[in-house]
Amino acid sequence: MNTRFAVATHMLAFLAYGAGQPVSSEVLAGSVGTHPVVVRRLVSALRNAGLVRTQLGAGGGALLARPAAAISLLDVFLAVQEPEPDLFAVGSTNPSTHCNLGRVMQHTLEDLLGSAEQAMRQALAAISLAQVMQQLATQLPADYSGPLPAPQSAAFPPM
Amino acid sequence: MNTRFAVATHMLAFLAYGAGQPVSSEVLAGSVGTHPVVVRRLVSALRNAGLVRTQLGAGGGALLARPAAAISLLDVFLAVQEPEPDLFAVGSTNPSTHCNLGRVMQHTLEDLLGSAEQAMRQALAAISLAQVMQQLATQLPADYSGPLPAPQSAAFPPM
DNA sequence: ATATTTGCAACCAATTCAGTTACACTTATT
DNA sequence: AATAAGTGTAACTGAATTGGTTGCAAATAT
Repeated sequence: MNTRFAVATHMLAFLAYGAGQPVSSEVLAGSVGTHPVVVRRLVSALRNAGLVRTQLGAGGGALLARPAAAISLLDVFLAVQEPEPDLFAVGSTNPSTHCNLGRVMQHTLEDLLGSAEQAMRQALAAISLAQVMQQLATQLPADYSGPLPAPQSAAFPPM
Repeated sequence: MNTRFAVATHMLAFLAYGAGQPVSSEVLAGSVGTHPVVVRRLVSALRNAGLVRTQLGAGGGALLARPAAAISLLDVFLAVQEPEPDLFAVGSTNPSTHCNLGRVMQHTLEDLLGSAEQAMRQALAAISLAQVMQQLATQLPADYSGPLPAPQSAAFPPM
């Protein structure tokens, strides 16, 4: 998979700290290390999926649309996965399926690989953004404003 | 993921019928619907992984290196996955990791996503090539040389 | 009003990937 | 020994994807 998933998760984790304060795409881009427009593209996808809200105009930005505990990594994965949510590109193998075997094989592989993909999805579904935050807390150096689930006012120390 | 995995699996399934008879890259390419060189590239990867053997010279080709029951889809996946066996590209997100958060976030995501990837691998590991063949048999139209696990002599009806 | 900020379209450069050509090397067949 | 049938591999090509960038219209707080 591409970087979108990781970047989007990073962004959401950042938002989870803001807790109510809109965060601008510029600040987000600063934390994630990319261009603000890239952030807005991602935010757009996350908004379509109902994971974040955005506020227009001055002082605007993005906020979580629901509590971090109610956002799973599968939600993020699906939100950010552009065209086809299919992990294994079986379909493009044999477009014309000129021989019988080709067509049937495609179908069979879809079935079989579907189960593998399903396993991965379930694993992703089992991880919430809140858990990511918690895990983050254990990894963060001590000088990061306390035990971690920091007061929701202060945005992340940017750099 | 790309088409390599699906194509490689298709090829292996084909070889499983040949049962001892070397199959040329041209025939394989005909069944899979691609160019012989593409097939040889894939065969090369599968050979490096110890899944197939090849015979040079006239009458040469590829054969399974072990019984179909001893080849899992995870084997195929790993064999064909070129540079990094990592499903989620976490590393390329924030190369310089200019802020503390970036670095730690990367590490955390690697941990968390690693578990999801692991789940998918286990699911793939649980499916053998023999099972693929069996599943194929149930899907194949009746006019396909009998109940299916066909006599190992006759190659697949090409088209 | 003005400054800030999202939303979005359009474009660019880099990368990846399948397909293709070309050719050296190996081996079965005659 | 000669020939035909194959693999192995490097190199090139064209299409598609992707992240970054510019530009600008619309919204909104101050």
